[in-house]
Parts: sequence; C-alpha cells; structure tokens
Amino acid sequence: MAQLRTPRQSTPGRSAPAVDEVDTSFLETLVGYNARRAALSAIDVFLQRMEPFGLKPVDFSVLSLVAHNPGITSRQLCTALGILPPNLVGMVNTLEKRELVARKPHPHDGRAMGLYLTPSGQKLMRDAERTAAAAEAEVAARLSPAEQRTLIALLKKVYKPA
Amino acid sequence: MAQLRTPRQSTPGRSAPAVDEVDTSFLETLVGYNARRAALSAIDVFLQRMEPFGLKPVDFSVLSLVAHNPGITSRQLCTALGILPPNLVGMVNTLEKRELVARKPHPHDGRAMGLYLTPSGQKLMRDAERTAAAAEAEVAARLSPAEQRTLIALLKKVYKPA
DNA sequence: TATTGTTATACTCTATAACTATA
DNA sequence: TATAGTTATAGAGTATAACAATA
Repeated sequence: MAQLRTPRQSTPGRSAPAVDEVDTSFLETLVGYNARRAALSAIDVFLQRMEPFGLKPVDFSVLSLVAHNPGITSRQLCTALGILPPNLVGMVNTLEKRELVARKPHPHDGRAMGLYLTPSGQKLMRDAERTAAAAEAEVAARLSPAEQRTLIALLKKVYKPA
Repeated sequence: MAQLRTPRQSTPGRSAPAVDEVDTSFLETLVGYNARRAALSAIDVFLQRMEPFGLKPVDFSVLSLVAHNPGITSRQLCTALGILPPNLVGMVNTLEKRELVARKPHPHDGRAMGLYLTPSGQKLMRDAERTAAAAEAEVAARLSPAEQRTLIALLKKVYKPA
C-alpha cells in the first residue's frame, strides 16, 4: 500500500537507484484513475461469470436494456450505453443470429426497428441477470450493503450530468 | 432518472409498442457498469485538459510514476498500471524521443533499464500534475470533499485485493 | 432538411508468441 | 530455468464518412 513520500535516494551521488516499492499515491488521488481500476476489476469478474452464456459485458448490457425496454430502438440503445450506431449493428446481428433478439417494425416510425427478446432470449437473460447479481455480490464482497449503495450513488453523481 | 418499473404496454395486444424513456435501472445496480461510466466521464475531461501537453491518460500515468519513482523499470510500470510489456515499449520510445524521459542502466540488474524524467520532463509534469488536480476538481465538482474521499476509498476497496 | 439504420473503413487499444541478453 | 525488454502481429474496441429509406 503506497503512502505519500518523497523518493528515497538509495545511493546518493552514485549511480541509478533501484525502486523497490512503487509509489502510486498521486495517481490514486484521481477519481478517473481509481474508477477505471475498479471498473476493470469488476468487469473482469463479470467477464468470467458471463462466459458460460457467451455474453460479453456489452452484449449483456444490450440484452438487459432490450429485456426491460421491449421495442427499444438501436438509436436508443446507443444513447443509453454510449455506443456508436455503426458499432452496434454487428452486435445486434450476432444476437439475432443466435435467436436471442428479434427486430420488428416500429409502430410510429418507418425508419426504425423495435428490438425484442425471443423466448430463448428471455430465458437466457433470466439466468444471466441472476448470475450478474451474484457476480456483483462477489465484487462488492468487501463492501457493506450501505457502502455499496454509497459507492453507486457517488459514481452516478460523477457521470450523470446535472 | 430511470426508476424501477415493469415495461408499460402502450398498445396491449396490438402491434409493437414504442419506448419513450429508457429504463436502465438494472444496469445501474452494477458497480462495474457505474464505475465504467464514471471512469469514461472523468477520463473525457482529463483527455481535454491534457491535450495541450500532448499527453494521453496512459502517458500521464507513466510520466507521473516515473516522476515519483525515479529509476522505475518498465516491468514495474507494467505491473503498477496493468499494461502489458509489449504495449509499453512504444509509449516509452515516444516519450524518450520527446526528451521527457531517459533510460539509464539499472544498478543491480543488467537486463533492466531505470527510467528518469529529463529536466524538461520534470517541468512538464509539474504543470501537468497541477492541471490534473484542477481537472479532478472539475470532475468532482458536484461531490463534497468528504464525498470525494469516500468515493476514492470505496473504489480502492473494490480493486485492491485484500 | 434531419434522422434511423447501415456499410465501409481507419484508428486505437489490448493480447499472444517468440526472440535476446542477462540472472 | 526464469526474467526484462523487445519485436511482430493479431484481435477487440472505438471512430468518422457516406449512403438509402423515411420523417
């Protein structure tokens, strides 16, 4: 656990000193740095638990939004998840080939397609969301329930514009 | 602000319903999801503020660790930052060409090279770290100082193995 | 004229295998 | 035999431009 300190001079005036313990204290003062490390750590666990379902985190996010928002459009998915439209196309195509989602014509907009889970998609997501919740518990095992709520609330404050 | 609810059936029994407001409540229960969104948001601000220095977040992280750990090796940088060795080489080469860092032989290990900031690297990083701190204040503007400390402490609990 | 979905494409980031020189 | 640094390369993720169909 790095603490704030000035670099030691192991051999003052002589040749290059060696670093034994790396001081990361400045980086650790940055929210972005810590959030990124935490995200990568949590996503790593998530990745492993979702492997049996053949879902990467983005696939899971897409399917979860389709599950809770039947009829959602590609554009809405992109906005909600911060994905660019061209990069969503391939994902949805793959999920459609796996018969997890289906495209149906949008009721009010002839340009758009509404996305829906197929019955097998619904079954998969019931299991996958249960597994996601379990992975979540695993990640946040060292946090109390109150700490988890606090953490998520503070993170939302950071990324949700007023 | 999405709340927990079951999807409405705007036209029950009829054709595909349209989604007006996207419900992201399930995803928002996941630490990984929120941490990733917060990290991307913070890094976006960071990216803009570091642009005048010609530094991307990773470059800044590398230089900051070299600044606070003179003589640090590539391997130590990789471990500390979660970067793979082959991907660090190009970054250090670029920073060396810009005369911000220098490689010197390691005192105890003939295979390794110690990394150091050059005088101009030191000057750049003094300004860059000040700017980073300012960007930090900007990102966390909607958090009280106590909330910032809490957030960072909780994030560390998530990604720092016991 | 603006927007949805799409294709093609380029750029960045991340990952793996293998080599060299030193330990 | 193992490790530090490196090269080459492959794959995943993210970006912009442009087009057809519809609003």
